[in-house]
Amino acid sequence: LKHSSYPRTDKYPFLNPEISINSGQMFLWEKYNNSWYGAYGDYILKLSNLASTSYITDNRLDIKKSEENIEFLSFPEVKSWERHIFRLDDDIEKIFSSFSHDALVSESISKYPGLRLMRQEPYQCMISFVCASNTNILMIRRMLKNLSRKYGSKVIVDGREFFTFPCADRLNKATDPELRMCGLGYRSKSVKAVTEAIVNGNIDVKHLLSMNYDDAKQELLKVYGIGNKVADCILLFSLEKLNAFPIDVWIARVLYRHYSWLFSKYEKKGRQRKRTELPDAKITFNKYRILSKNLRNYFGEYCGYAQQYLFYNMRQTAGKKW
DNA sequence: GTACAGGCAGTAT
DNA sequence: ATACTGCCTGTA
Repeated sequence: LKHSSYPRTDKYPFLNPEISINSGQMFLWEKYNNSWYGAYGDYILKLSNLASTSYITDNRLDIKKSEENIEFLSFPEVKSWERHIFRLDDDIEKIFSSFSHDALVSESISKYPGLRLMRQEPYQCMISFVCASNTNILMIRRMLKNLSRKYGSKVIVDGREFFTFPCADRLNKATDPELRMCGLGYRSKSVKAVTEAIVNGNIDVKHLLSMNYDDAKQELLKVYGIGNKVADCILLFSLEKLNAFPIDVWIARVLYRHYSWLFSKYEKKGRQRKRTELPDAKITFNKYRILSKNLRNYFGEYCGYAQQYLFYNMRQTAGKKW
């Protein structure tokens, strides 16, 4: 394990790795002895020296100062991986200021300084969110860990066993019963469809990266097992589509409560409805399309970041455990 | 026992 | 276009 780099405080303002990792979509990261370890495709990444720092504070200067103690390591060695993984190349101040018209997101930004979107390895991201359908985080972690253990490569880091995320080729050779043995249940069919699409070239990451949000989404939706929500997660977390806004049942409730006017076709900010906990109905395919469009209009080109903050804030206030 | 969990596809109206 | 249904699996 080698040092990749040490962050320079002035260049990377407002990064809190721990909050970002805990934001709910980094399924394969684990904490041991004040270090975080995570699989990114073939790489095992490690963050350390978190013990001496305290991130939870309202004082931004304190946060900046604490970053000097973070160490970013990896196997194999990658230089400055934190810049890529934590999206430090984004103009975060510009992104924040693009939400200044929205009270709830602005409030969440100041409440959770250092929370960032994290880039995921595209192929790993696709498998992860296909497995995430209709289940909970614990189960998702279990499925992905089983897949990694069975089909990934073992790597010993700090005397502990880690597994890389298996490549599409290897996963595609697994039989349906084998995948089910990993706890995937009926999702095995979807995982197979994704690996098959990758292997035969129907899904091409480079191509998807070069497309705009709408076109890339259309491509993903062709694959069995990838619907609206899963597609948006893949687009936001791994395909550079910051205008993707994944809508699951939880975020839908928050939206219904605080942004109910965005549910209607004509996006008029009329009188707000009485506060209701649940949306009046499930988000159907077409409702998702309309709401999604309105969200992009309202929050703008970086609305995926707005989702991240709304989501994190929701989980915190709901007191959910990860 | 049985309801439910961070969706999706297939079918019927 | 929308409504309804089944689906693996584990936990409360």
